[in-house]
Amino acid sequence: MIRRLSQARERGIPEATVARLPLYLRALNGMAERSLATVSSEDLAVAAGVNSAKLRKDLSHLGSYGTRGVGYDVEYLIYQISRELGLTQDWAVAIVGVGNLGRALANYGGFVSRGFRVAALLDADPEVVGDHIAGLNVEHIDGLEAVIKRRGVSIVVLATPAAAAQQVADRVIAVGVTSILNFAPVVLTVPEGVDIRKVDLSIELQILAFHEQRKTDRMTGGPAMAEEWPEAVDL
Amino acid sequence: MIRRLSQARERGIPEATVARLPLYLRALNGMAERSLATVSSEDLAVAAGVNSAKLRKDLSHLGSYGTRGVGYDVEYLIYQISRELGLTQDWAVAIVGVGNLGRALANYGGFVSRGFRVAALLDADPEVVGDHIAGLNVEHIDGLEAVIKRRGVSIVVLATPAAAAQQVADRVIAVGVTSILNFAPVVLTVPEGVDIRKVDLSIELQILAFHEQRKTDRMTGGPAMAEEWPEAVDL
DNA sequence: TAGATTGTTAATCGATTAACAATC
DNA sequence: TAGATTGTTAATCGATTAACAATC
Repeated sequence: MIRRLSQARERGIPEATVARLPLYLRALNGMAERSLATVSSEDLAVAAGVNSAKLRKDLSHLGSYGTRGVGYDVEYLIYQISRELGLTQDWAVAIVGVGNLGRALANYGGFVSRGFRVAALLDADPEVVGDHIAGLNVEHIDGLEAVIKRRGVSIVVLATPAAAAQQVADRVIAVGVTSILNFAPVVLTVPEGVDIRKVDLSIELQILAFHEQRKTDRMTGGPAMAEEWPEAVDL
Repeated sequence: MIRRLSQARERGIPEATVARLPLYLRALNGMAERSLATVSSEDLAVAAGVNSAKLRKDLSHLGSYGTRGVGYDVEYLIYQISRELGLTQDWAVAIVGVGNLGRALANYGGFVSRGFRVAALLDADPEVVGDHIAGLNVEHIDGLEAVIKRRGVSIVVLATPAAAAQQVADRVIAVGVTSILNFAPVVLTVPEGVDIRKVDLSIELQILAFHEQRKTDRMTGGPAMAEEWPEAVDL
């Protein structure tokens, strides 16, 4: 039994599964608030917006935490998923770039709620340095390395202009940061072993536009032939 | 030839490919700015951060737009990808919820740059209604349906509190909106045919934390055994 | 023609899903 | 025991990748 658990741990959890664990966690927290003691894979799957076979498969990568015929203990599963995600410890986060987006992130409640603590806000603009946002003092980017080391920052959020992002990334990586959440619309070049996650608002919109266009096409019977490129060019 | 192009079009483009087209587009725009006339799949792949076989496979779903031995014409490929994504037309976007995040989105330059136009900002808070943000007047949420119809809004961005998101979604769907970009940390329930994309800051952080923990574990030789759940429970 | 590079094939890999034996 | 529900199997599906024939 221990053997199987350890194997699952060692083999690693599929990326697709990792990306869904936070969804399950959120759904479970909602259930805990409503004082539900146990939940079936079917109910939890509906709450998280996935199919129940996938949910059970995902959870099976963590271990056998359910009871056949009964379901999953809500609190226990919350604990196991939290632990797997590393949320039972406290992560110090620095937000670099305190423009509109940086401010929004600093004030975002969901950050603090689950193991994350905004430990620093940094900006290059003297106009912004010294502002108080979400109970924090905005510091000058010159102190970036010192702040990261002194406060044990392990995750950096980049909310800088595109032009500054790579340079800031290089600096934080140089002092040992290996986890970056990038909001700047650039492809960052980083050494192996550094994890980058990217949130790109304009890309999300473009993907929506693609599907929206498809729907419109379908209603009007496809794109007009005049819009097609001349055949010779396609050849 | 036309046959093959049409088939590719009709069969649909894989979701994974659609999600990468905006990356290629951004890389190509950078090259156009630097006045590059043609680009090889290898160079474009590097700029977009993918492998070149994947890039060629992705582009092959759109048609045969390259020249063997030469590469791709930058401007021509920009045009083809833009058209495929539906960016050659203008999309009116409404942002609902003008808190920190809504403001950040309204001011986000990348929105406007590529075929998207913020056509309305709406909020429920009388304190916020009437504010001028990014050249727009914040309107009261009561006028939501009228604004959407009158201005031809086809994409709605939800930046409301979690508690309000479903209700706003229901209202915009009722007046025909089928594309929603959701920043609120809730799973929305929507009818078939409505496309939801979700951006969740806290989930991105949790995924980073998972990997960060793994790295730390590796350095310390795995999680301490004391942290494991008692064996009987695992059984 | 020789060199370069695409577009496609086919192998591989990973994710999803339905179905059901195990078992509470 | 009968009913419920997990955890796992195996089939299927879709995405990735290396390799290379086609062809500029």
